[in-house]
Amino acid sequence: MGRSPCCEKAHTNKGAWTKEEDQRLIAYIKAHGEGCWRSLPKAAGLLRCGKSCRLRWINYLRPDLKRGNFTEEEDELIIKLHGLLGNKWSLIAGRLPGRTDNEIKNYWNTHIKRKLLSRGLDPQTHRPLNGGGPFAGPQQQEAPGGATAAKPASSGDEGRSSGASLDEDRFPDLNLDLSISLPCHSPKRSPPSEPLAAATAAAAAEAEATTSTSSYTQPICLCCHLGFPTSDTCGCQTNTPNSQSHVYRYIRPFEEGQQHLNYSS
DNA sequence: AATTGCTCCAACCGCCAAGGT
DNA sequence: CACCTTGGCGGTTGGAGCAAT
Repeated sequence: MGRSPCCEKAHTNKGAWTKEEDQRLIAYIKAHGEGCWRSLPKAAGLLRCGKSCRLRWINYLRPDLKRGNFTEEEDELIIKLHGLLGNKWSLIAGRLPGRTDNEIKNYWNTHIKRKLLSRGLDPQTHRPLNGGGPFAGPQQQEAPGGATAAKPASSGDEGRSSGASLDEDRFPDLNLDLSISLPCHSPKRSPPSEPLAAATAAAAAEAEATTSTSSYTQPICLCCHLGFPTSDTCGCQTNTPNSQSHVYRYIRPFEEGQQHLNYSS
């Protein structure tokens, strides 16, 4: 017996979303919250697959999305996190407030890959393309490593934790203390002067946590970790301290409205 | 101005894991 | 314990828009 289709495909729209569809989806989620994606399209009066609704919401309609170009710091953070996590876009996105995994994946494929290649680095292994030494280039910050073995970065998390000590040796600016603890309660390990180190360390801990059975998490403000505690994207002031729905998710009040929506009409 | 080639990104597809029964 | 449903993820693709010719 095969898998049942995620939805009835015979009577669903595909392709670009229209403004009306977006409004229906927004209105429904605003009223009922994110819930059962399978039943949402019918309930919301949308001729769409539940998956499609989810994707549209997460990647485009969510009010907490940050639009616009990636900053240089975001670039470097993505590179470091990719070296640490591989193609775990969702984990990487969890470290970049307001960015989605899809957005980061696209950005990686269109910009950062090229950037690394121009630096003479293999985008997957973060090692020199010329097959030089075991260290990835003259600038340590540009070679976060984690791929000491020539394995596909997308091959999963195995070996990540064991590679951490190597990372630490190779990249002293990275704080890779992987002990399972609460990064937000370790301010001395993540001083504002080292936002990237803090974020990557927290990412390493989270990557570790994803492969372990650790279930206790607490909210952490990425903006503070990134060194932007006073920026308008800092959510730690607005989030309820007890909110644990998404530990690392950047949240902005829904009522702030939608911005930069594109429609194919 | 028209055509061609390229870039970028929204959206789709298939697979997997978690949770429920 | 096996099966099923559902949500989530990463890889891939199609097409709109832009640049070059």
